[in-house]
Order: sequence, then structure tokens, then C-alpha cells
Amino acid sequence: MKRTHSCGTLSEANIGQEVTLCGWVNVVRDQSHQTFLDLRDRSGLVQCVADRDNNAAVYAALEGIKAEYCLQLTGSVQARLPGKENPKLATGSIEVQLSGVEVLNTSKTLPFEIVDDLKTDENVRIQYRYLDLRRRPMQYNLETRHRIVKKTRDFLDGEGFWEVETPLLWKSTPEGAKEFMVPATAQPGKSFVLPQSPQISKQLLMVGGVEKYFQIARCFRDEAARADRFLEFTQIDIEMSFVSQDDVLDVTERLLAYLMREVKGQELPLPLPRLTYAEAIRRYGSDKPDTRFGMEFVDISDLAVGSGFKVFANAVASGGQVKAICAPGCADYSRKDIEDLTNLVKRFGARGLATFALGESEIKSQVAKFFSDEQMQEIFRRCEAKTGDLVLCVADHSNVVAQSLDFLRRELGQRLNLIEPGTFNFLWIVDTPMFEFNPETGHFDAMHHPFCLPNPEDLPLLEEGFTSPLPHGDPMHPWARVRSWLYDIVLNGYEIGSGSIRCHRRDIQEKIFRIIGLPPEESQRRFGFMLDAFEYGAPPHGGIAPGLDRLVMLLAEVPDNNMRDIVAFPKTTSGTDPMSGAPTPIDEKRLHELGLAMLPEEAANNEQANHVQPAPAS
RNA sequence: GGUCCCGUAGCGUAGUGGCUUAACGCGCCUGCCUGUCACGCAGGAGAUCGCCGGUUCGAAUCCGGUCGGGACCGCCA
Repeated sequence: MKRTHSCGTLSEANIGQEVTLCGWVNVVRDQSHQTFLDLRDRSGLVQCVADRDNNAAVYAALEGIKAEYCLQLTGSVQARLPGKENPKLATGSIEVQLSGVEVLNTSKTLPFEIVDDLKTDENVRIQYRYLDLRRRPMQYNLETRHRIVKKTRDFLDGEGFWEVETPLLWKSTPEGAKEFMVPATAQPGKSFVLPQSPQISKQLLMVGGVEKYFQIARCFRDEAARADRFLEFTQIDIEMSFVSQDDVLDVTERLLAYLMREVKGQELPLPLPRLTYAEAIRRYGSDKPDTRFGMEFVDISDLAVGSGFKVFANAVASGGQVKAICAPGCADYSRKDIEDLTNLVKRFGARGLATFALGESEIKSQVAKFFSDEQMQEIFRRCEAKTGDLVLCVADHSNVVAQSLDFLRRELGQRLNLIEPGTFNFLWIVDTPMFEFNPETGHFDAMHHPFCLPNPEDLPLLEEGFTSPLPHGDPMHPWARVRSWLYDIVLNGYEIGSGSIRCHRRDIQEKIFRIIGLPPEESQRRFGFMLDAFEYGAPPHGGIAPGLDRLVMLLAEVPDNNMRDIVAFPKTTSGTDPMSGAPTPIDEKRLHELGLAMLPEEAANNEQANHVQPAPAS
């Protein structure tokens, strides 16, 4: 080894020892008779000293050495002079008196400094990610991610799971998300796709008698990315045979509790709270509620009917509802503040925001004239409003009310600092409906994915639905009433995983495909290999797939919940890599080999793009 | 596909129509400094204000377009 110790591990226990260290120059402080040099490696920093009078050769060797040079340094560990200790540094009571200096590599001036509190534009950070990763917070994030993966493997191994790899070159089985295509030379005109998830693979492993499977699995979706959604992401993919929903929930929450203990040093009380889907929507307007603060929804539809406020009354009369949330201490919000909030809510289709402010001596509301004092007092009573609070109401169809108030609630929760830092609120969402009516297509979609098993009691509803006189949009349509064994795990307002008990019988699976508008010949073409497998004694099975990226982001408590910070080499939201310049144009020769042709317009764009070089390294 | 926001030395920012010859901090370069650790001191270099076009006597500043980035809606089982 080129080194005997790591910088950050040195302490008073090493005093008197000769050590060799390797690392990067954090900073050089030339004092004309001494040079102080902070050497940094993964473990931390240590101050090294070269004294001109004691060792002129070493002092001279440090001449010209600059930040981020990669060095091998030899010296003896000494206690610092009395009074010269640095309590801000873990190694601040000692320093290394240098006897040898070897430059392993020089460094150009960096595009940004290697400091913890970096303000640099994220695009520049990603372009020079190999430098960004030298920063302590990024190293912490990588280590936390490693720790979580390692502990996950340990735990699942202990539970009898086998880690099995599944193909990345897969068959196109369109289920929802667009797939990335991978054309290959050996089969011109044909294409593999990258899996959206190993969903079908892992079910086939259950047919294959694996019984307990997991995989730290890369998944790919060719869809618009988001702050909490990548084009390529990682799931802790889990599947088990001969289990009920409770079995999957049990092993999952014990895994999460194990991670919380091992990674965060916190005890997670089990079992985790469970909320039905309907209750989550009713109380929070969301299937991934952030329960770290209150501000729950209050239904005031009945009061709205009796008021003289037509907007409210009409909303209820046309099958909608009126719901309210109470923002603590916001009674002094100005007309402008409320207008800003109203604008936020309009993008979800809400037409307005009615507010009632409970002041010291008066009630302020732009719609006060439509309500009696008693009615307003009743609204405050139900919302448990205190003096100084502001009640915000939205009247509309249930999904508009849910979306807008959910957004307002989260926005205000953040603005009003209602969230105690360091809180981790896990909860299950259960009893999710199997199907969801899609007003655009006029038929039902699978709420989660089409491989979920309906609750056995609701199996007759599948058949009834085909002959039901009710229109598809009717909430009492048999298919709208089918319950499934479908569950989501939620942490602090993020869905960090979802799973289900799967369909393992061909006849039921085919029926589900028909309901979501996939005719038998089509489902045979796409999923035939899986349906065939179900005919050979496929065991009942189910599983879950916690998203590793979101979990790491939340457990690492990354600032601003930026998920890119917990990935070594992330892409931008628009799906490009500023470091490598990927994706790059496809050249004509490869297209020919693959039996593909570019549309003229795309070819012209590519011609231009061919002249664009990836950003140079300096 | 849509809405909103951002783009000024290597980095972070200031500058929203006329002494701006674009300013400040960090970084960088040169010199000095015997215990520094956000070292200090003195001096210096570094920007066609993302790009294209328009309005104007005059544009970093106003307008239109475009590119890049971000947040969100749609989308993402």
C-alpha cells in the first residue's frame, strides 16, 4: 500500500508514529517559515507541517503545490504546540511533521471549490461530478446509500431471500410507462427494451420455485423526469410465494425498522400505522400523505348547502364537496397573500379559494355576507380553529378539492414550519381499489398494475362488470368496487414503495386484461409467456418494491430533497448527462447495421448536434 | 405537450433605460508574512452580460424568438 494510515483517523494515539498518507491538498497556508498543508482523504483532514529551519528540503518540496494536488506524504505524528489545537477539526490536537513529499498528480484550478457548503449551479456540479463527489456531504450520501443497500442485503438474506439477477435486455410488454428501446445488430428491425421494473421476471421466478427473491434492481422509464423521479432508478425488488398481504407488510416493515436502527440509530415502532386509501383521500386528499403535521381536511359540505353562497351550494348540488383546512396563525394574511394561494390552487382546476380568518375581535372573509355568524362559528368549531387561524375552503368535484387542498396543506406546512426536522413518519396505504375509471378513454385502468389479485370476495364483480347496465363512469359500477391486495408504503409524503398480492391464475389475469381494454389476442401477444407459465402450477405470490433512491434521499436528509444528490452520476431533469454529453446522435453506419432509418427532420437535427461537443473538462 | 422561474469573469451575486470605462465576495496569479487552520497584508489578471433578432440616439436592462437548466401540470401501472 502507498499509505499506512488515513488522514481522518489519526489522533493522539498515533503520536510519535511515522506515517505515510495519501490524499488531496485541501488548502496550503504558506507562512514563509512554515508551510501548513491540510491533506484530505475519504476519512477526513489532517494538518501537515513543513518547517524551513528544521527541514529545508521538505519545505522547498512544497513550493508550488496547490489545492487538489494528489500527494503521498510521509512524516511523524506530533502533538500540536500548546494553545495551537484546533477544536473544529477531528484531528485538531495533532499534526504531521513532514519528512517526505511525493506528488502523485498535479491539478488544474478547479471549476468550484471542494467545500461542504457549495452554492454552485447544479449543472456545473454534475458536469464535474468527479470533483463534486470529493465534497464531504456527497461522500456522506454515497456512504449512506451503500450502508442502506448493504443492510438490506444482510436483512433479506437473514430472512431466507435469494438475490437473483433478471435480464436488462427484455421484451416489450407495454404496461404504462414508455420503454427505452435497445435495437441489436443480430436482429435487424427488432428491439429489446429495458425493463420498467423486473415485475414479470420476478413473478416467473415464483413460478420457478424460488419462493423468496430480492434484487437491487435498476429500472428504466422513458418518461418525463421529476425532482423525485428518474429515468433510471433503483428498486429494492422483493417477491415471495405462499404469502398474504400481512406477510409482505410484516417483512417490509421489519426491513425498514432494521434500516432505521442500523443507518439512523432510531427505533421504528411496529406495526406501522395503516390508512385505507379512502381514508387517506378523505383526510389528506392524497394517497401519500405527509403525516408529520396536522391540518387535516374537514368536510363542510353540509354547511355549504345551507349557506347563501351559491358557489358552495352548487358544488355540492352537482355531486361535489366543500372541504376546509385550518392554517394556524394565518388570520393576518393579506388579500395579496390569499390571492397568491388562490393562484397556486388554480392549476389543479379549483376556481377559487374561500377563506375565513378568526381574528381577535372579528371574522374576516371575502364571502362573509353569505354566511351567518353561527354558520361561520360552526366552520371554525369543526376545523378546531383558534384565534389567529385562517380556514381555507375549496368547493369542487372531489378530485379537484383533494388535489388543491393537498397542495395547499403541504405548501403551508412547509411555510409555517409545522414539520419537526428529523421526523420519519412511515405508514401503509391499504385497500386501494383495483381499477380506476379513466374519463379520457372511457374505460377502466389498473390503479397500480394489471398483475394485482382482486380480493377473492370481489371476484364475481369482475364478471358482473361485463354485463352491468351501469355506465363505466358510475362509482357503483362493479369494476369500480373491486378491491385488491394492493399496498403502498409512504414516508414523509413520499411514496417509497408499492406492491401487491399478484394474480397467479391465467383465467383471472385474462379477465383483468379484458377489463382494462386489452383483448385476448393482444394480451397473448404481449404477455403470453407469463400467462402460459401460470398454467403450470404457479404458486400464489406477492411482493413489494421499495424505491431505493427516495428512501436514501429521505434517510440521508438531503437538503431540499434533491434526489440527484444521492446518485453518483445523475442526469438532468430533461434526461441528459452534462458530464459525458449523453445522449449523443446516432451515426449513419450504426443505423444501417440496425436496420433503422432516421426521419428527415430528426436527421437534420442530428447533423447539427454532431457538431456539438460534450462540454470540455476545462 | 403546457405553465412559471433562472441564465452577468472559474464560482456565487449586484446592477431593471444614460457619468457602468459592468461592481462586490470567493477562487486564481505575483510578492510579502515564524504557528496558520475561512490565515493575513499589498498588488494584478480575468466578462464580446447564454445565443439570434427587434425597439431606441443609446440595451446586461425593454420586446420577440431560440438554446440550456430548474419547479410544477399532463405523463409516470
